[in-house]
Amino acid sequence: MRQSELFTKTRKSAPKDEVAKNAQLLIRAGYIHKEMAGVYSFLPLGLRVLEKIKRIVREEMNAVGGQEIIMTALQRKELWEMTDRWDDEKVDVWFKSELKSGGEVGLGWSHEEPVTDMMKQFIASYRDLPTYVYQFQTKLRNELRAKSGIMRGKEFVMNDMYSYSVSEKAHKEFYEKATASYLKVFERLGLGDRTFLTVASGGAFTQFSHEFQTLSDAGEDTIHLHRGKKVAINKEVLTDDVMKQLSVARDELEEVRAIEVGNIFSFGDSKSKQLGLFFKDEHGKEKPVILGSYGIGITRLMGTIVEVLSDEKGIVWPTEVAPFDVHLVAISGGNGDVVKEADRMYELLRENNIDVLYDDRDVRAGEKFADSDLIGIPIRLVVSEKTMSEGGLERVERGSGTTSFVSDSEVVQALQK
RNA sequence: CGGGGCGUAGUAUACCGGUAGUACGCACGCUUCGGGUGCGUGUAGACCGGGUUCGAUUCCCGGCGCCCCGACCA
Repeated sequence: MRQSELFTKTRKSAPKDEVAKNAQLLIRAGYIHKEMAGVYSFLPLGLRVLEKIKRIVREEMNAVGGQEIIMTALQRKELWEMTDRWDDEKVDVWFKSELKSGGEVGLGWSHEEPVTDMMKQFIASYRDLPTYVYQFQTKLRNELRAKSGIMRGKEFVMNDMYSYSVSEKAHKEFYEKATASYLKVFERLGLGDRTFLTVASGGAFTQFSHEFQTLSDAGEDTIHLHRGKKVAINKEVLTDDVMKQLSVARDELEEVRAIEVGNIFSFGDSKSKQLGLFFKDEHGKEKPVILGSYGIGITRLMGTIVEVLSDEKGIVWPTEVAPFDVHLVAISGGNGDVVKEADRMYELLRENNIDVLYDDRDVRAGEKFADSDLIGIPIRLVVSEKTMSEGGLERVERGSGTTSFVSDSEVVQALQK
């Protein structure tokens, strides 16, 4: 799209009420707008990034057999009473409201209960299993203290998947597959080398759950890490027994801060029993379905990428999540030939299905470059009198700063999907 | 929920118990044109309520909002 038509604008200074790097940069570059503490709107650039992240997650969820749905944000009180999680004493992040017709509803902070209840309509036999469903949902959580920009809000987008399996053994197998697919997601998001499967508290259901922790000082969690063995343990479960089980010694572990970007959890049969989700096995015997849940914080990931990969000039998006493939920048100084050439390049890129943000604005070069660095699209193509006289384009990689001269056909070839 | 801090143009900030200043932005003109060009003109502001005072944006109280530390985060 033409940048002159993009309604958002960049800013030189960050708002004074944002301290977190992710929020400062995302607001300055025009990706998000703060609505209130812990609540952000996503603007055209931000929405593009969110959709890119969702696309990656969707592809990987589909690859392990997930089927996409969207549950409702409004939830029935009764379901949560059945699992004893309606009480504010038990779950302190509830937003609740009243129906005009009488009665209370909850605004979904999680969806295990409604999804599992819904599945009673569709799962009755071992032939109906396994079933894996997932969704991208806006979760509403009445956090007492929102913080860290888009990393911990009252309203955020999450991908959650639920697995329904016939036995613990079948569940374990899928759990492993889901783990692998999650690691692939983080790999594709450019966070692979700093994201670790981490052993964490299993709560009331199992001994452990697993988290995916991305190393960053901006994180809220402390984990103990053995880089060589790729073993990570959340501080909250670091005991001699746990270290023994994972065959690591305390003095081999490094204490680091990390952002929890995902988690996976086994519920066993407890929730199915509470909500009444049973199936008949091949002998006609009734058994509870084994449930697992898997979550990835989509908006939190966007913040994490900014925290981890940005530099002093601005954001540096990994290729797969960048809002555009290329940032075409025309440095015309009023020269009509340059504008014409840049326009031609814009059309050429679009014809070849390349997502391009075209800075056609009538502003000076310095401002364009500064904005381009801030916005952080992986490749910048510059058209100017200088490049025209040399018969090509200047290509700059945002991450490395590597500059080269290329022809239009080389550009198209390299970027074509 | 405990503790601390802060609310001044669209943004970032300054000063002040006596008619609120600067920069950026925005509008117009000139200038300039590969790293936020220079100049001029203009535009626009004290969170809300109460109190003290001759007079409150400034001091006090309350509310609301925002930020930070901690707690919490199946």
